[in-house]
Amino acid sequence: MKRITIIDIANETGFSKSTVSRALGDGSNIKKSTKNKILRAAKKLNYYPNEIARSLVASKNTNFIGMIVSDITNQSYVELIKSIEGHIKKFHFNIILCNTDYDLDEERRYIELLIRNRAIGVVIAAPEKNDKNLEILVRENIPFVVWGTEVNTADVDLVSVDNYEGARLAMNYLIDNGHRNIVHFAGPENFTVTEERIKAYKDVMLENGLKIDNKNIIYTKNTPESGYSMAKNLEDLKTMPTAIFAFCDYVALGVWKYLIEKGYKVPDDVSLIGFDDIETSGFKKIDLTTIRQPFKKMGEKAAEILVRNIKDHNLSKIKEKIYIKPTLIERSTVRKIS
Amino acid sequence: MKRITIIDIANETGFSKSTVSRALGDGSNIKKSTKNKILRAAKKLNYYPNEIARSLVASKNTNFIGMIVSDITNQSYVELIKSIEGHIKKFHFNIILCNTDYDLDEERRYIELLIRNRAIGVVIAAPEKNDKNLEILVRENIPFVVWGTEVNTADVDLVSVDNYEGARLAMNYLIDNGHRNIVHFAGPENFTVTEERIKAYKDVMLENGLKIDNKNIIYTKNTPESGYSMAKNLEDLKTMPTAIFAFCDYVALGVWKYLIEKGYKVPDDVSLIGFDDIETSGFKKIDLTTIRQPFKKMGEKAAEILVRNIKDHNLSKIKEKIYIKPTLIERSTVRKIS
DNA sequence: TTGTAAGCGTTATCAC
DNA sequence: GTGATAACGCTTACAA
Repeated sequence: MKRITIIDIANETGFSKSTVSRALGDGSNIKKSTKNKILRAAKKLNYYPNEIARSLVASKNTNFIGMIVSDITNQSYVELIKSIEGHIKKFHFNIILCNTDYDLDEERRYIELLIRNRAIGVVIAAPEKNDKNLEILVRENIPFVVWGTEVNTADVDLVSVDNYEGARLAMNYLIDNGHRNIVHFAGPENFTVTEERIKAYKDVMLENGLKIDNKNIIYTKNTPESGYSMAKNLEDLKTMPTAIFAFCDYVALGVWKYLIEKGYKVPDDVSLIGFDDIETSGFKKIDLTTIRQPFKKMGEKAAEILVRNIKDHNLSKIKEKIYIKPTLIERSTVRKIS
Repeated sequence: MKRITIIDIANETGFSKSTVSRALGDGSNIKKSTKNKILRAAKKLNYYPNEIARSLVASKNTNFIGMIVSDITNQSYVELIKSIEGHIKKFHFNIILCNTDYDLDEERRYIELLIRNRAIGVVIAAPEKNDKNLEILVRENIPFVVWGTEVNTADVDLVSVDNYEGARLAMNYLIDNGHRNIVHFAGPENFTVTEERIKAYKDVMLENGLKIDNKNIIYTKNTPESGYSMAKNLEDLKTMPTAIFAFCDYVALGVWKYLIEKGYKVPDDVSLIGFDDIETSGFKKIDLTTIRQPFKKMGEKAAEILVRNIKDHNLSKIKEKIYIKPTLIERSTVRKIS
């Protein structure tokens, strides 16, 4: 499909394309009436400036900011993204979403993609300690900021919570509440943030004259599923801990599920403290009976139709309506009235 | 900063830029050895093709797909995005994230932005029933797919769960479990999905000889906060319902919080059923004691540094390290051992 | 198999 | 104030 260009506006108004460009741009050195005529014509023709072409001039970059996150289903990242999106919007920057699922190859591919598309900057949320991909950003001189955890591979701008202090807060709180037998469900290995929180765990233990048993440090992959499955290791311990310090709320969710299923009461049998305060942490426990929407399937379907429309160049004029069957998931929020 | 172009590779290898282009592209009509030489040079020079320039040739579009969502903190959308991202990746498409916060002006701005950046397609998740912005997409002939709810303003490709059927499932389940006094916390007005679920609520009520009181249909803004605050209306009812059918899990979360705070037991006093089955619904939700990370503040800070680096063109060579103070949020998962 | 040249939609630099 | 013209980095006929 042919789009309206400044040449169309030039033809329509009788001015040259340079004049049109000036009128549409900053508007310096141009007669007021000329500018108005051109703007009117642009509106009439439904003109949308081609930002791609604009970016090409003088080797400018685009207005895209790459937002690289390890796991977009982790609510922490979502809250971060939302905040960043709200802020950069003011500068007419936009976000290209790059979800890596903790896969370094995927991360590299995304970084290369961002470079190829001349992204103007990158935010990378929680890279691994020895992430070599950052060297690409440095070499190519792309402005970027790291969030969440320090790295070894480059000198970077970093925004993070004070992980060591936070973990100390958690541990001291447990100690202050009388706990002595404490297990730490740690984050993934190869992350500075994981190490910092482990260090705080160890330091606080030692400061209180408690012994450190490495079995009491259980690594996770930073998902509820991983927290849940790694919680099985609790059974191998000589005694059940009275308290657990989880790497983050997301992991805590999985650990919690395991404990409940095994009949432990929280906090009566085992105490639990998290990290992050994702929005839903504040809600009281709920094991919600609900109607399931198969989001994955629907996402695939939507993507499939879109891709086909793009490839077919809108050949199929009959619009599709796909209604996926919902299912009922029976949990514990509905009482049976006999 | 000057980037490597095909001309640099041409100079390096002695071939013309068209030959370089051919070698880098599909590779038709080119001597094997030539191609290899060029590819080696490209690698040596750290060449990244300029996709922006590529897109400009022959008025092609970019590989960007606009993903417009009403509320990125709603986990349903996140799961949808993730699924779509995983799928379109195979076609070398990427996502430009557009979060509208249910603001139609914002949505229009995003759609215009996508057109200006020559996005190749758009997925729009849950538009309003009378969303005029869709007409822009139709007029400009941008391939797009609607997710979640039917619209009046255009004939569209639609992927959605069967909302009426799903709501019927929920209502019939409540009825089958003996409930007669049922309140519906509905979605936002002006959405077909809201209407469809309300219709199911009414139909099932009537089919079972139950009266419909419009006070028993309480509209929300589709957030936990809104569910929580609208739940106050329960107090105005003559009797407390024995069951609540919530528009979705996200809303149910807020309603639940209200009930618990007011001393109602779920499901003993009031039953609750949601819609969606977002991933965390299956977990016993916690009232987790945790360490708070101020994500909003950190996002702003990260964005601020990045924007400054972009504007300053990397003038500030001293890297910043910002560590935000965490705070402890005391809830109910830690037992005090006396 | 390779090179030349035109063109994609802009902006920027000159003249006039 | 305005209009040619070059340039941005690439692809693609068309020639050679």
